[in-house]
Amino acid sequence: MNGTKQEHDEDAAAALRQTSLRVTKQRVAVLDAVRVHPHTDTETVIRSVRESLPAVSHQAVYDSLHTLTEVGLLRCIKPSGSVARYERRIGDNHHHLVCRSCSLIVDVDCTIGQAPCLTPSHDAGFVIDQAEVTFWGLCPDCTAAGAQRTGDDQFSAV
Amino acid sequence: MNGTKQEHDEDAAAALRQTSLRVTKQRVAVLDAVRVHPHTDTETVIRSVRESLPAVSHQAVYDSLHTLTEVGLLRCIKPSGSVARYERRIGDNHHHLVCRSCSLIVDVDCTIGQAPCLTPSHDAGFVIDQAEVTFWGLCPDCTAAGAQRTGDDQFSAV
DNA sequence: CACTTTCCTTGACTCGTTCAAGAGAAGCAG
DNA sequence: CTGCTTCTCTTGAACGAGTCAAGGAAAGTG
Repeated sequence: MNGTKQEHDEDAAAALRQTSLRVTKQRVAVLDAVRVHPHTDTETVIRSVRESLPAVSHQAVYDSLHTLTEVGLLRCIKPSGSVARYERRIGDNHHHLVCRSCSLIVDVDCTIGQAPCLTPSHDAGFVIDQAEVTFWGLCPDCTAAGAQRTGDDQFSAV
Repeated sequence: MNGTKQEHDEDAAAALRQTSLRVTKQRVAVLDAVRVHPHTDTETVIRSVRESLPAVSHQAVYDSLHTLTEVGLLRCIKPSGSVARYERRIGDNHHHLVCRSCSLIVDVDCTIGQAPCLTPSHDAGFVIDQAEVTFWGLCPDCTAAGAQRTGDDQFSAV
């Protein structure tokens, strides 16, 4: 998780080659942006990428995020009331804590072993491939600030 | 869960009165629409409501869904890649099976007792009020049709 | 019935995201 | 290194779910 930017860029390039995607500076920068800002939204990725590549179009970032998600280099999460967010920590079935007030997202590992609640009581004939667990609440800062489901969360699930 | 439409309307009216919301025909119709079509989206609610009240504005439906969700008569769920959907089954901490192909949503009860994975391994200081579990997969129909994450799902979490 | 307060209608608008066409670069063969 | 093919990026317009705001209508109250 630590190393020079160049090392990370080489890792990113290698990961791209493994998926037979072309290695472009835009994609490397997107991977880097998500590494630096975990659970970041597209807007922030765009700003972050433009620090090193001022001319990237927003579309390139959208495309990259899509493609990288498709090949499994990124994971996309979209909690209710929040825009799409991306992370590079994939394949370990971890879950998320989401703050109802400020939308802060924090990783949590599974409560019970590797794949916790992956067995619903009945599967209704579904072929299930993933169980996604989201914990809703208030982050420490918002708790301290006395937040009460403020902002864009009045619409989230009970 | 069964009874005449009028009986349901009276139940809806009573529920509204208990929350000190005004009983309007729009709200009653919205509650009825969600009862008849569980896990329905706003679009469908609007169409459904207009069968009995042709002149309702989309805004009235949006407002009603908001308000009813806020007071706890409805629950709003927004799986990734899907628009907002509503249900009347609330307060029992059940979860959802979502089809990656056709977005069909089916209720599932908790695997383990009442509130299953409600304890993350560490809570990062969050005050957690809810654990939401979503099972992703393919519904029987889409499995039979050989669906492979088609449509608007190529963007969903891994 | 009259009055107050809440709710609905109308219509414009925002924002995240997507579409489409053409220019540009990555990778490969020679 | 060079040219070719194919994939990717830029540009700019468009879409759709959802929201905002102002005024008129209806629910509840006495």
